[in-house]
Amino acid sequence: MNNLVIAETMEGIAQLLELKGESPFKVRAYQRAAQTIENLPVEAERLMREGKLREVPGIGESISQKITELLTTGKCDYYEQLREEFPSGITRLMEVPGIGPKTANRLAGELGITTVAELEQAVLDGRVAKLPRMGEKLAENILHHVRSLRRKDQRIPLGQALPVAEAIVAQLKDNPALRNLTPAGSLRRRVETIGDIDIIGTSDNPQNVMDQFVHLPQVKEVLARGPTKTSVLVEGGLQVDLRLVEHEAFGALLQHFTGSKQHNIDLREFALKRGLSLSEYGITHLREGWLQKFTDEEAFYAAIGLQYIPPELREASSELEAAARRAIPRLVELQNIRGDLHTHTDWSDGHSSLRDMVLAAKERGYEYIAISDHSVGRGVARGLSVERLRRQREEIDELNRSIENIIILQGAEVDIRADGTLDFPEDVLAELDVVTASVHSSMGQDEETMTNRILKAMQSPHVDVIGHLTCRLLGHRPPVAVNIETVLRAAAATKTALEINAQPDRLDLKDLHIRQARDLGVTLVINTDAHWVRQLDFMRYGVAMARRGWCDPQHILNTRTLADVLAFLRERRV
DNA sequence: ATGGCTATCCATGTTTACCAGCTGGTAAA
Repeated sequence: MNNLVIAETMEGIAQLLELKGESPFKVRAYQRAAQTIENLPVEAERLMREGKLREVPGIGESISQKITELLTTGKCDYYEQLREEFPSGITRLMEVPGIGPKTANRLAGELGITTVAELEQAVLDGRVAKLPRMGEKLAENILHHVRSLRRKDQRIPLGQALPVAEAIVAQLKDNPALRNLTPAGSLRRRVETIGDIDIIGTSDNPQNVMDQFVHLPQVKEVLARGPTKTSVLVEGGLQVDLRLVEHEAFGALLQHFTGSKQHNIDLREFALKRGLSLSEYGITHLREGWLQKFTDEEAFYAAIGLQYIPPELREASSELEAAARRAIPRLVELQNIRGDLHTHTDWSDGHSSLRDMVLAAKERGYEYIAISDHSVGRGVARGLSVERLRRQREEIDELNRSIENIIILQGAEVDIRADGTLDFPEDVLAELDVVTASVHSSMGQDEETMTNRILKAMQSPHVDVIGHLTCRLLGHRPPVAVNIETVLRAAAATKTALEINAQPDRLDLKDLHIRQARDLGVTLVINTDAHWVRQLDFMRYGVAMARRGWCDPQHILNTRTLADVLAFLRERRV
């Protein structure tokens, strides 16, 4: 059982305890445990075998027992019993923004509502607004959120799917019967959310590989089994398809199953005009009537007379035309990244120490890292007072003296308050090396108010970057209403950088907006917003989005040297 | 529930926004 499943169970327990009205500290203990496990650098299963579970901070006697039970029996009695105490589905109500445990309990108890559909009906009937201490405004709010949740993407975030696919590939790769093996489909194109995972490969003995595949420990159910295609469900309900073909056809097959569908349609049309018919088996030269096979994709595109198109660009958005002109950009790569300009520490709501974050950044080969803890108004995140901010500067100065080969910048993630003012005074912001300003509250504002709010923040000479512009959380919260183009134009004019937030549930800006920003000459910066040492590795997802937005290294601020980054920041502050 | 400690005990995250009803509860992440 992987850590994510354990974390979800702990989170489930926390929710039910909250509903039950248990001590908030007990609830927090389970929430903390859930977060810790999700961010553990090793499998909890291994820690259990080595008897080291209890050494993890936040995991004590009771929780370690429950984890052990989960790992050995696949179930947790305590959780099951808690679930029986409440109508099933009540925790789904709590997933609607604005509904917490108190409201969920009242809706269930006083109106008998246990599903989101029933909730919507009750709002429409006016039954919700009639409850004491509820009203029209709250009911309307609930309806709004219910409807946007229904529209929500049921797909899995890239950041969850990619590790699953990579783990499977890693486990199968040693099989001597295999020659190639790689994820294809939307995963290979690095689409922000994934439907199911397609892995394709070539083998001289497919039966043997399929046999190993269906017996992988994370496989929960075999849906279909054949020599060329096998489908399974893995932990977390994700479907994984494995296709195997003969080696000579790999290039065409990989191209075909990478998509996108529209890219392939366009490509086939393009090729037909040149007397070529494309298929997953290869390219048929229509005049001579022979099938050309390909062991790799580069040759496939070359045979059509096109420059190679990286998977991230295969979205039918002018890539064919660019490839024909040999004008595909040299896309930014992870190796181009020289630093991270948005990270948190345990000074605010991060979980790793400042020192550990710096050392981890150094391990990743970075030249610089900016520590950007929350500003004072972000109470839930233990935002820094001006006084604590200055004490943090002392620690940073000290670490800059004692740690070599990396420069630590002091930043802050300063709240853009509801009226567009900033949560630190300008003279305090002036002391910082880099300031990221973000919206964290009043996300329901109308488009004009929200746009003006952000424009106002950009007017400050000390705001260098706007963080996670739309505040979306994939599958949980829709983007705020904001006029993207207006913001992009203002960013270009004020030389404010826009963040590509690499947290897998944010990926904000999204690909289309990144490309728009790039075309308008906006400087972009890829940040992890890491709250744990390990989340520094989210950088790859941000890089993937930048690639999907057609960015080459020069569009991205943190591919530049420290001197150039500082020059950019100084220019902003004149 | 955890973890530190004068321990069969005690402390544990704080500020803002919103809304229903005019001061306080609820949620945020």
